[in-house]
Amino acid sequence: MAPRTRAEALSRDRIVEAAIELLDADGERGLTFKTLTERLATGSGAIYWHVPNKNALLADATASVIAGALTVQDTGSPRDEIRAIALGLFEAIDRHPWLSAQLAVQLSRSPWGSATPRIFESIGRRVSALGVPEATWFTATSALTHYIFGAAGQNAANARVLDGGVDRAEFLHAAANAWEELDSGEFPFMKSIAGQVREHDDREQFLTGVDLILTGITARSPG
Amino acid sequence: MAPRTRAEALSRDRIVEAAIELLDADGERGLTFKTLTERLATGSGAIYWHVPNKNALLADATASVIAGALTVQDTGSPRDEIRAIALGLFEAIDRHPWLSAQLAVQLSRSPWGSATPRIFESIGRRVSALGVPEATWFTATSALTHYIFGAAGQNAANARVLDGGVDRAEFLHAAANAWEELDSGEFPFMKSIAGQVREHDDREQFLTGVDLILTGITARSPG
DNA sequence: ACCTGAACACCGTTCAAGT
DNA sequence: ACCTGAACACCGTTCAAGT
Repeated sequence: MAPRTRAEALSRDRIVEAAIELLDADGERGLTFKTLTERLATGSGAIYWHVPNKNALLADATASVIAGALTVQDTGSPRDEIRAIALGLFEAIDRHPWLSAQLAVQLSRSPWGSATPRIFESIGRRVSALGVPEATWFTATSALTHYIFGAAGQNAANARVLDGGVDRAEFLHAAANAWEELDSGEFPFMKSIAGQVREHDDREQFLTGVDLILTGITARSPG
Repeated sequence: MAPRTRAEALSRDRIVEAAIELLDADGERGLTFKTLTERLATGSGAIYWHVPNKNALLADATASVIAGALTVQDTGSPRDEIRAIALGLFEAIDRHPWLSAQLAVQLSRSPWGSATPRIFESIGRRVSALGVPEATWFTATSALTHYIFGAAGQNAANARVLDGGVDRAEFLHAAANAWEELDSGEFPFMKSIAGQVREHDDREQFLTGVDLILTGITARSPG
């Protein structure tokens, strides 16, 4: 995390880029005006000349990463494209775990701010191409979008634990064992699925969920 | 927001209760040690005697509200009970909009902390009673859980805008109009669903989504 | 127009001192 | 055992002054 020389002039883009690097390295607490000015070799006032405040910077960082994840090849199969977008977002959140909390916070601040409509648009366009009734488009797109963020967030949270040098198989075993030892009166379900957790593949499991929702969407009027 | 007289002794429960009231009134920025000590007519050190830090306090507040929302009557129909739990969580987030961001933040801090397993257990138990293959339980429960939080969060975010004295019908009209005026090259889908948004009922729309996922879950092996 | 960096208000946490 | 409140370290934001 060595501070860079200030070769080029400061710009909104360079600031956002530096912010993303700091967020990736240390999560949300890694991004402060102190760490940011050190990395950019400048003063806090210089940042404020290009960016109105920290929330706007976080919003920009989020939008920048999401935009990168939403670009998908046209394959002619809306179902495949939805799976590709879902996997792209899943991997973006995997690489930038701070994204999932940020998306939630930003949603609560401005419901239809920059990130949400783009994601809705990208997925919704393919949903509408599935050939299901128009009345179901909004609900279907919501279900897919929320599942993607929720599942990806859960996965990113798990992945963080593994960052601490913990071995993956070891972690899953430990989690499964812990679940199996839960009180059977209070947590019978958690106990029963402990075995499944032990050796599942995150991406495969995630895509199975996407398929489950796609099945629900097309169950009554196949496209 | 008048400070209370300190009639009874301080306790973790009273502190959590006060925290929830402050969060409900002004969101996350409404809860600081200053507002909390004022309301409880005490000093910051007194709080720290009962609670280790602010994060733990937020976790307790979240767990307390979630626990209240998860109690559901046994009806004998797992499908109905899942709908009831979903609606209960939806309404809890509606009443306490800070919940959705909190759940995301806490998930990223400790993946299987107090709130998540209880919700998983409560929904998962009913999913397993649907009569679908055991291999699908975990994915199905994930899909439901994530949809519930995502949709409820979106709704709570919308509701906040309405708190500013804005009329609901007016807001939906404004949103729909804004979407209809989006660039048709960039946002054709958002434009196409603008009409649906204008007069939908939030709860009904939400439950339709739950049904969609339940359909996906049971599509291949009906229970 | 763009940048510096000291100053300000605010916040979570600690701790020596009290009862 | 439980509480007080001053002190500390840190953080986002502002702004007069510089180039």
